[in-house]
Amino acid sequence: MDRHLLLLGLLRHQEMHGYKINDFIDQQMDFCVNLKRSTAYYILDKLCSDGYVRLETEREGNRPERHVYHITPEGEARFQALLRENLANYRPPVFAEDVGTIFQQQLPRAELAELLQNRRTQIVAHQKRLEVLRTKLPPNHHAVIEHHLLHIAAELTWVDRMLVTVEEHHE
Amino acid sequence: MDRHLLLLGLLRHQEMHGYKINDFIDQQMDFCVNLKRSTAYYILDKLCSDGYVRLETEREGNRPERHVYHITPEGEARFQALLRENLANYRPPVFAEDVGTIFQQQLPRAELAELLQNRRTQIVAHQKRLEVLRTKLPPNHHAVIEHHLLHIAAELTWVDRMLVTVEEHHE
DNA sequence: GCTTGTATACTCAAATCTGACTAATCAACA
DNA sequence: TGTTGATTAGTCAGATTTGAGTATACAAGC
Repeated sequence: MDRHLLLLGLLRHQEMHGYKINDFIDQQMDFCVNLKRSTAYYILDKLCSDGYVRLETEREGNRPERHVYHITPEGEARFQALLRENLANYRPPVFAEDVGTIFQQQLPRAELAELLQNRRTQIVAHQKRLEVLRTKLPPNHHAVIEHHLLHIAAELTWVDRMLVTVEEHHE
Repeated sequence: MDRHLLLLGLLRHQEMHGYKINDFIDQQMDFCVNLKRSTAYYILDKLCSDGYVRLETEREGNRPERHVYHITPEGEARFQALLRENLANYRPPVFAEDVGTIFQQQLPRAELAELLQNRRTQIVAHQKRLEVLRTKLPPNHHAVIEHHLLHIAAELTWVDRMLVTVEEHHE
């Protein structure tokens, strides 16, 4: 449902055609949502058939027809409801690395340390990337970036703890 | 793929029938993976058709037939590969609340504060739940619980910062 | 005026995921 | 012995998601 909220929120600000919506998401939101282009079209379709979005076709020059999505009054109400629901509720995220962690003792300590070091490098790289992003994205994204940076710090703390444990026993 | 890893990891430890696998996941893993019963059956099917798992039917008393899933040598190799891939790579999680955060300025400050307070309560409740779980789950789950507790702490820090910001401007 | 590349704008089949449903056995109690 | 409820063990239609593919237009260089 958060992706419905996202699309409604964007269309609420300005009507758009699918391609532009997707471009915007790829450029500004990619770091915090997971929405493939084809999925976006699917959801836009759904929002239409649910009456939250209205479709108009327009043509610019000789280019092929474009479907322009406009939000409807029902869509506005839906946006309001979804926004409140989103902000008021906590849904714990799923961490991909948890599954591997459960089985980590299956590996020799030296190899485990190496794998974790590799992951650590990726985390730091991602941290850097977000710090750069922070200077480039508009201010209404700053809270979200701070959110991610806080979680990345937590992730680093955790990996480092695991590394200490692994290397400790290695001696 | 992490759910493939999970199922292979469980079957590697002991062959099982689908119902038991699902029970185990519901009781021990529910807090860290997202795997519906019907999805588990689907994935088990897939693992079979990929040759990673072998199916045997057995019958206990007059009960209906049970499909018992055994891991194959190929499955064992697959497990080893997936485990290494899982541990060596960082994939940033998606946080549902990010979308709402982008649109938060659409709401009156007082209401926003109320919604965030509500979420805060849920976070604390979840924290308590995990602290209880920690005393109940076997030690190989402790690292995962610590992982979640660290992220929950980050989440609390973040909500509290947002609350401060909101209430500050409210005066 | 031809070719190469990029931007525009999706469509669709196949893979995956889910909630709702089915159906048999057994234990316990009335 | 009839009924109620828990346990076992899934199935399946429908919803969702994805990667790969399609098709046109315009710009720029040669």
